[in-house]
Amino acid sequence: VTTTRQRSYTIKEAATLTGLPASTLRYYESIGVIAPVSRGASSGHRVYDEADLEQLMWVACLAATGMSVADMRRYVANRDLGAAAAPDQIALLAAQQERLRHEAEQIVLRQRYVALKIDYWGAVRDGDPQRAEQIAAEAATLADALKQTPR
Amino acid sequence: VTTTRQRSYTIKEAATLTGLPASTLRYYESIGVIAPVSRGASSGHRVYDEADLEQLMWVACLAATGMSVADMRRYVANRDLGAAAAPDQIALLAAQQERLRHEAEQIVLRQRYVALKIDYWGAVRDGDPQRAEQIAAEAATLADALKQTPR
DNA sequence: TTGCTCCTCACGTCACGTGAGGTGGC
DNA sequence: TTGCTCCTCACGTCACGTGAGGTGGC
Repeated sequence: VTTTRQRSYTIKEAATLTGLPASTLRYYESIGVIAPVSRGASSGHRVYDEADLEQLMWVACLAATGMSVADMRRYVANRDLGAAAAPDQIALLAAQQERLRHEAEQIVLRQRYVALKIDYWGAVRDGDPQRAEQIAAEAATLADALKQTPR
Repeated sequence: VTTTRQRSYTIKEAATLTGLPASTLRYYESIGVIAPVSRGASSGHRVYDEADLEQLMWVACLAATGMSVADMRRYVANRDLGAAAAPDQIALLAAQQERLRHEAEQIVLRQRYVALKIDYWGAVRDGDPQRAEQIAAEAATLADALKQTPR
């Protein structure tokens, strides 16, 4: 009989694997974003299993897009409801995807804006005020496109 | 003789144009991220000119990529140094571009991750545990790529 | 006068970060 | 015993947000 290998991790390992600092892992647990992690019998140290890690990866992904901890809590709470929660989860994920799409769009605009600013300072450095002026005008036009809801 | 049209804006107009709330505009001014804005003679209300607006657009762009206010202050302080500051500004902008490039990369990964999660819950909803399992494995692989420094 | 926007100042908040002081395992 | 990581709890911090209370212009 082959037993399923159940790797477990310390909080430091979980931190490096998820990219979140250990203090944040404790914080998320304390406010109920993730379920309480099991503890070492005598040490009281947190012991993370694969399922914990997967959940944390997911939470890290949500957090990275600026979602509030209150919303993250809602998301994670649905996880244990199984197939019944599927439509709800899909709706939440679709909303998340829309947020990501919008963020990606904004980043493209900002990249163009920064590129123009680099050109601008290049012209200033080269003592070409006419070109600088022209680029500044272009940048102003682009700035109009950027004046949408950030963050 | 044609006088240059110098449009001016109230704080509310500046807020809608930059996408930043009025409270944030006051905050940035109070901590020196932007220069003190001139005031109406008798009212004491802030009066923003085109130059202020352009500076604010730039600051909003920096802030949107998660730059600290301390760093933004540094960036803006260089602005009035003219051509001498050009190499410095270009270096700062290049660093900003690198941050944006990294952010864009992360967002693409997160979009793929969320797409997989949607597929997963679709499989759960359709009662196809085998497919769900397969997708979960794929997601785990992708999660590895996500475990870099977020934010 | 009545709304309207704006003002300052102080305190609140959100999402953590940072010690202080203490404990378990090689 | 000596480091090492971990623990909790409390307080700090960063970037604002939110009133309270007040004032100027149509």
